[in-house]
Amino acid sequence: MKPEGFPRRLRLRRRREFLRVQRGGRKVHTRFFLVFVAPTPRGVIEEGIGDGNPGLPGPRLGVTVTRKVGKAVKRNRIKRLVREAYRRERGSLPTGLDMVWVAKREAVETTLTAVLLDMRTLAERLHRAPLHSSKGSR
RNA sequence: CGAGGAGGACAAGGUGAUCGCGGCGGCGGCUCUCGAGCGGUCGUCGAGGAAAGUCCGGGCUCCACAGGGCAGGGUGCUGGCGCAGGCCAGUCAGGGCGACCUGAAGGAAAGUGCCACAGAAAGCAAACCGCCCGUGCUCGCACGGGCAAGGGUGAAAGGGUGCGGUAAGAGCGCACCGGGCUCCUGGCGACAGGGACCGCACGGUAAACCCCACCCGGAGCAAGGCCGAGCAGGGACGCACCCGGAGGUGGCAACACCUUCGGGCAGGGGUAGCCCGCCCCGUCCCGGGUAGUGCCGCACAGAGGAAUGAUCACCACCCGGCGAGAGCGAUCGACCCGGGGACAGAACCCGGCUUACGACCUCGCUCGACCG
RNA sequence: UCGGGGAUCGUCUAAUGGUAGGACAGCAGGUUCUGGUCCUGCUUAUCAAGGUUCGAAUCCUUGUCCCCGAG
Repeated sequence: MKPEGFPRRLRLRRRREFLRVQRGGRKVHTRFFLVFVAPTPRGVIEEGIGDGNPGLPGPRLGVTVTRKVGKAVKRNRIKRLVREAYRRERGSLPTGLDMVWVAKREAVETTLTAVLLDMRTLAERLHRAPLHSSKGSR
């Protein structure tokens, strides 16, 4: 797999998955985003990326930008920036997690470097205080 | 030179590098529930003039429907075109010094309603302060009559201005302007121009009800159709054996067979060493329909938490500063420094409208300033 | 994406086309030793821009924002 790619298996793609992470996950605030983190369900990890080997090469990512942040162009831009930052920093993020990045209203003014900074801070915090899979949901 | 007007054409500014995304096709790979899933690589394609708002309309799909009328909704100067509330050309009205722009612009003489406050009076004529004449007297008031010019109220008070006229006045008469009606001319028409007649009768409001003319079924791709595990539901089958009771048939009988009732035994797995006990489990068919982000609808971008992005370099462009230099002058403006890149993201497709917005080109278009 | 509804003081809510009213809140004063209750007074609004009308919160057009339904 490409070292900086973002394949389909690493994306949250259903409303159910988003809701599970947002309801049961830990909340981490950054300057422009509210990030929910929850452990990835076991079955998904066992399936892996579909090459027969279990395990995922990084956390799974979902991005939510609501209408209150802006119109379509601005919202698309924020999502692209988050995905770009994720691609760059995927190697340093802990695996076995699902993340949902919810943009705050101020995120309209964000830049790639700011999102990269948020991503690195988040990675550091997750490594320092890891999430136990047993208390991921409530 | 500045400020405008009209028309046209364009729209991530171009090139390169690196890291990425989505669809389709080719060739390898991995996985398993064998039909897909996931990755790799190569090729190819991948947002707009408004993709936006959803204001009109058409296609498409489902529902309803014999025909006609009423109700309801929409449109509303004229001519032409159109499926369309649109477009083109014109008329009239309004705005602008102007080039030009804007306009839901039918009917108030079919009927109804409303016109607050103020004012005497708000639609049919009337008279508060007044003006004039007459009579009376207590001499500035009362009564009778004439008038509607002046004052006052109001958004609006029954044509306007001027002259004549009169007791005072009044289209009472006249001139001009406005209006009505009729005729002629031009025009397909809205309408325009001209003439005769009428002293003027008919306030406003229809984006109030309404009248007239024309048009209109309802919903929407989350429409609609197809395939469909699992679970729940319904139906059929479930072997084989033993004992006893009742009935029937055959037989001399023992007995055999059939129907029915009661009882027993009956397979596999799990849990304890074993037993008891407890728990779970069959096959086939049926239609409805969920998951499957399934297939069709569905496209020379595309249906999925929804792809066309990020960074860097150079060039071009624009703005500001500086002002070498050019020119008689208004003015133009090299190098250098700093900054900038509009509005905005397809979601069934198409036509029109509206709104947002950048820079460009053309004009024998307009206005202004300055110079010669 | 499609369809529907709405916008009035800080909040909730009225207003046949004719002065934008009420309640709560806020402020000031009074009553009270103080606070509360109570009484009196005051401040504050028609989403924006055009149009129709003598006159618009109301009618019409365009735009902005919010809410609801449909997976």
